[in-house]
Amino acid sequence: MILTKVRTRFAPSPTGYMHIGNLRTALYGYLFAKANDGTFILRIEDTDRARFVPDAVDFIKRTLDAAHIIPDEGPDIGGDCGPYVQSERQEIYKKYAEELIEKGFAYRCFCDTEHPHENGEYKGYDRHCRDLSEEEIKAHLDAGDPYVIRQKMPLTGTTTFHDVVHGNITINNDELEDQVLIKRDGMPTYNFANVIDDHLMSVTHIIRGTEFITSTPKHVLLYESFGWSIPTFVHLAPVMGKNEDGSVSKLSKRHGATSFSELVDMGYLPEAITNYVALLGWSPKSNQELFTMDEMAEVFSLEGLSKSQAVFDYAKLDWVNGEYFKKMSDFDFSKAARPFAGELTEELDKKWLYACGLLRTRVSRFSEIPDMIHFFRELPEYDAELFLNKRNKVTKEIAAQVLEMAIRDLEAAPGWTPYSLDAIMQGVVAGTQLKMGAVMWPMRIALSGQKVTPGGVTELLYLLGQEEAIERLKKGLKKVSE
RNA sequence: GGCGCCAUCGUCAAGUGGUUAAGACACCGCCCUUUCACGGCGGGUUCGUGGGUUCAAAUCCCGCUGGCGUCACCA
Repeated sequence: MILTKVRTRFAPSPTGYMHIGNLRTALYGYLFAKANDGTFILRIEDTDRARFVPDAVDFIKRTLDAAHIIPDEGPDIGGDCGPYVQSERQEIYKKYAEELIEKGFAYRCFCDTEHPHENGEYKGYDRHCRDLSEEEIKAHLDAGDPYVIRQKMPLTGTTTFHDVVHGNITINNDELEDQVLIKRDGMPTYNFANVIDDHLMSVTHIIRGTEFITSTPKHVLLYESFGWSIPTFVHLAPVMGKNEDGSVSKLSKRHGATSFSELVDMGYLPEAITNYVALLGWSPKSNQELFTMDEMAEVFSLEGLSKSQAVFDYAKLDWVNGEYFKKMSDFDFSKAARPFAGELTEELDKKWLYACGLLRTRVSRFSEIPDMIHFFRELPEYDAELFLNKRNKVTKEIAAQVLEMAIRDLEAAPGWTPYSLDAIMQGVVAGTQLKMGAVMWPMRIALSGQKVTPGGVTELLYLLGQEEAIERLKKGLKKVSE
């Protein structure tokens, strides 16, 4: 048995951002390689000079890095199959295209850039130059006429290839156009360059989106023309977005974020994003859903890939992210959360680590934090009716009683720690003879102006600080006494 | 439009001829509770449709419908 080492590649074009679908493609390529002790290659497909975006390559690398998808070979990393940027491989493609011409599988086309149109409809290239005579070709060449190189497609028959997720796929050859291999500017087209590179880089498994299924027969024909072995194809179903009306369509801006970095900006953890994205279109054999990258690399297999499109679901991402928060230390959380928190009160800034202990389990993404802690900075306007609580049997009279006693005890507080504050509050409960809930409810309202807060009353007192806390309680007492 | 791919709860999905059709998220209800959260328990006409094949179909075949993709000197 011949053991060939698995080699996969991620081959993005440098457009300046990383679509979530692309990220997933990269992730699967990486995971599959790692799961098989293989090699993961990053290759930049920048053969379209018109679409050149400065710094895009750098951006791709930073994104992969942030997502912990680390290539073994690629630009700046090196490897035996470089260069890994297609624009630097121009001569290679040229050479192979010439080889194809010699073998009779390709030809020079001197036709105008403008497509021949019939009634305004483009009917495809008319193969005008497919059978030019030697003399005609020589004449054009001597005249220095620019040309492209086209693939000479079989006119009849069918081409079949095997896809790991879809099985055999067959297409009629007469569907195939004599596609351009080398453009007028000397650059190869995607359809040519990827075949040359995948072969030269010994890629064993081509993992890419379904949008390439229909062009795969052209690639297969190319492999056959060269006499090269055909790699294994793995075409991934797309990631969709949900529209307002319930329909789905390709994930785009109107669905929210479309790229990895936008998700990060929204306050999701890179690890959580990759974890969630991995589950969109792949399922492990077990019921496990939370995975570290290493765990995924261990269990990833192609059989788990699904054939049908998956809809990106923020609710589930929120859950995954929340689970990651729960596993984080308060310290790590506090550091990562700080940039999202906005301006803090002096007290809150000093006690940020403590506050994060409360926030960490109550938030599913960092960007929820500002709203959640806004009341620390500014007591919201609230209605005295808020003090009323049926379940805890809180009336305005009870609220006033509680607040009064709490203010008195808190003003006399010798210290201001969660521990001492808890003792004081227990004292208030005992002193008023009320149930815990009846005491805490009006306290929370007065301290925060809201029914829902991160943490309990003791925590709020502590985070507000003595001066501010007492001021708010007095304000509440006044309000409830009117 | 031609060609190709796809079709299991709202969403992600398991499932490969015989299952009470898993599990997760979300949702609803209840319990617990110092609100929220956490936790616990419980709930839901789910196999697009019409035909076959078979003793038996979510699973196999065909048509239909719907979604997606592709038909560039883009990738």
